Amino acid sequence: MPISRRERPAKPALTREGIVDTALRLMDEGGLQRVTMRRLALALDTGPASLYVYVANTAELHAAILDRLLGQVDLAQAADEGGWRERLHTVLVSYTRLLFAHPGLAQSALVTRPAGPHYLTLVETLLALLDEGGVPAPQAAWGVDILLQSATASAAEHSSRVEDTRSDEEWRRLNRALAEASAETYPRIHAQAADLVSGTPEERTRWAIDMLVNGILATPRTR
Amino acid sequence: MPISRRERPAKPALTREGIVDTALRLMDEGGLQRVTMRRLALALDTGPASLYVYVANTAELHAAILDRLLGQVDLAQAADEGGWRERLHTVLVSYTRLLFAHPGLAQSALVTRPAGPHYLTLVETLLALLDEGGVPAPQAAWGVDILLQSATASAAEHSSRVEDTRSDEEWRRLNRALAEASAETYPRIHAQAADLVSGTPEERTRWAIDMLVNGILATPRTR
DNA sequence: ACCTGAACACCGTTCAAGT
DNA sequence: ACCTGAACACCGTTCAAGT
Repeated sequence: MPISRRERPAKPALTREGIVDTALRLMDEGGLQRVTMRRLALALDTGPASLYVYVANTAELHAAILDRLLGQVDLAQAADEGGWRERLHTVLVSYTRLLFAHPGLAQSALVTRPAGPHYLTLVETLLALLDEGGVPAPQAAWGVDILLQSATASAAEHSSRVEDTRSDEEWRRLNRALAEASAETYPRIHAQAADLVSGTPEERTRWAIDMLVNGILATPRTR
Repeated sequence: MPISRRERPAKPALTREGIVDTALRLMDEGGLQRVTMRRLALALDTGPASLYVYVANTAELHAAILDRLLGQVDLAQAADEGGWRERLHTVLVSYTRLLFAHPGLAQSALVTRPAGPHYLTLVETLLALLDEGGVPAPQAAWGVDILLQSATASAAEHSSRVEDTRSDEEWRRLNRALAEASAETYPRIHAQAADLVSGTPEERTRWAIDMLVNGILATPRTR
């Protein structure tokens, strides 16, 4: 049996793309908290300092991962996907699902928004849908911001509970605090405790999108 | 000159309250990133392990700090503060300002909500105001959630730019990406670039609250 | 220009042992 | 019950030196 010329495959050259690829793989395997500069470097068979040639810092790395991921958002471009409102739902639900599936990334997206091509495409698509719905441009522009922010924040909130047990305990603690709120001090919380925590994430997301669209439609920017 | 019985003041006994107090002081001096378990312990003249008798982990500590801070929210209880809508503005703007002034805390609030008395009071107040505005209880319950989430997310986003220079660069990068978006690939972003980033944080917050209230009013929970 | 070894300056959390 | 020294298992980022 001939011995291959090189026992190990050649170490592939570092590129920004390759770094983001490996980061995505690490994240799929164990969540964003496993994607550290040091571990990423280890997976790429180099030292952490080498990564800084291609990536400015951890925040930028996270933004790059997210932008790559945003390529998977369903932009509802098919002709038979219904009216603008329904297609808006499709896009935003798809975006939300993506972030729900990748715990931790949503949180970093709130602080450092991706500025890559996929993010721009998403914004462009939402602007087009609101325009189709007759929303005046100024309030559409601010509206898109809040639509994305709301979806991102929901995912950040939820995802943390999936990712580690500790946050799940916090969640239970808040629920208990709501359920056990004294009827004298907090009469409305006491009366509406069930409403406050009702619904699946899907139901709440759907209502939130409807509500936001209604609000955007009804609120001109010049008072 | 008589030598005092003890040269140094007696080391005060550790309590949860005292720990949160000191944490708040550290945060005022240098932002949340300066409030680490180790530094906090140092400020309290003890070792980090001692804190774990009173605080389960860092997330819980942050939530406790925020709940303490929420005691300062203007609940618009004065008789002459106008109608429900205006008072809702007062409460939410006050909440937003608080988080803007304490960079970093907003971010942690999105993941671990405080479950203390001040947070419950805030929720109770918002429920009362929406009730006064004739909003049906089920959609008020979900609405309060989004009102707080939106204010918190805005603060998280903004505050990071204040806190460190790096995020400010990210912000500029996104703005440039929007401003320079190609008219062919992103026609609407190109046309609406100015709108997308226009307005002061105050103006955007005000519009967002109006928009959310309009949406909540217009969106029943049973479709 | 690209890459890296080594260092700097830190983290959160646990746990056995003390009082 | 409360407290702690010491350890465990990590971090991000920088920089001088190499190729």
